[in-house]
Amino acid sequence: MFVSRSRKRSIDWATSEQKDPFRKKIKDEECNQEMVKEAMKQEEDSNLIEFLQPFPWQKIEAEGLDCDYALLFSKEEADHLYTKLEEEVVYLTGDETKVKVFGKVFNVPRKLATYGDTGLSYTYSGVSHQASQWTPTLKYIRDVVTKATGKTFNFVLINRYKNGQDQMGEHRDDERELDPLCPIASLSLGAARDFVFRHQEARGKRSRRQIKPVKLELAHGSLLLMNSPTNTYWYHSLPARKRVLTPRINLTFRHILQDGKK
DNA sequence: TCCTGGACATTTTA
DNA sequence: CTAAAATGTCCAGG
Repeated sequence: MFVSRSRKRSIDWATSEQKDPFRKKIKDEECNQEMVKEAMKQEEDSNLIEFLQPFPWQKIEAEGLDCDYALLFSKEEADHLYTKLEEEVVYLTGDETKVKVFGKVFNVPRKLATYGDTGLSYTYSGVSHQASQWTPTLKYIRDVVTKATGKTFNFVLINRYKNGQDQMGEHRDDERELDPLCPIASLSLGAARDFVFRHQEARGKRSRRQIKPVKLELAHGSLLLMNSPTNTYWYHSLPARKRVLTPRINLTFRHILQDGKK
């Protein structure tokens, strides 16, 4: 079990914009892009220093795999964010929730939503999703993730697993529109779930190599950073866990390249 | 033993 | 060549 305490952070966040200087700074972004770029850079630097010492990251490494894991939110904060997201997030319905695998169309065994900057869309397994506008809570979480990582994100894919029967099959996030140098930041809220990485060359009966899977548990309020080149060599999945009876909401923050279309 | 769930490999095209 | 799905087989543990 991973023991750590997340940093103390004011919990009266969403209600009062003035109390959070970072949110104020984000508002300025809409006025002056140049100034904001500077401000963000300085923000990143100061936050890097601020978080370097007290923030307890756990490094997860294997051949071609590079991840960082930390408890980003305390139990109380995570509970609150979970509740807010249950109120705010609108999940896709109908054809938007279908996926094409081995030529057949299926409904995904979970609920999906996509939020991000205006005009962004994300495509995988034959289905494209337009990003909805950031909600206040998603914006807040995005900014905390930025503070903690020093990276910026313009998109978030939300997966909601209603219980341990909902799952995600093995795959890589190897879409062209993803910025390969920006890590994918995966925030977990709700039920803890196992998460499994398997090396591409260790899959299948005739696999050439025997590389052990990397398994971890994603806790309530935790953040997992999947750094380059993890997604080049490793598949990941969220396997079914029948004994899990409560929901998990997963937010994967990404950086999507506008013009990097296929 | 029986039952369940987990770890895989397989599938061959809305 | 790949595949964000479901399904079947095998096996360990209770």
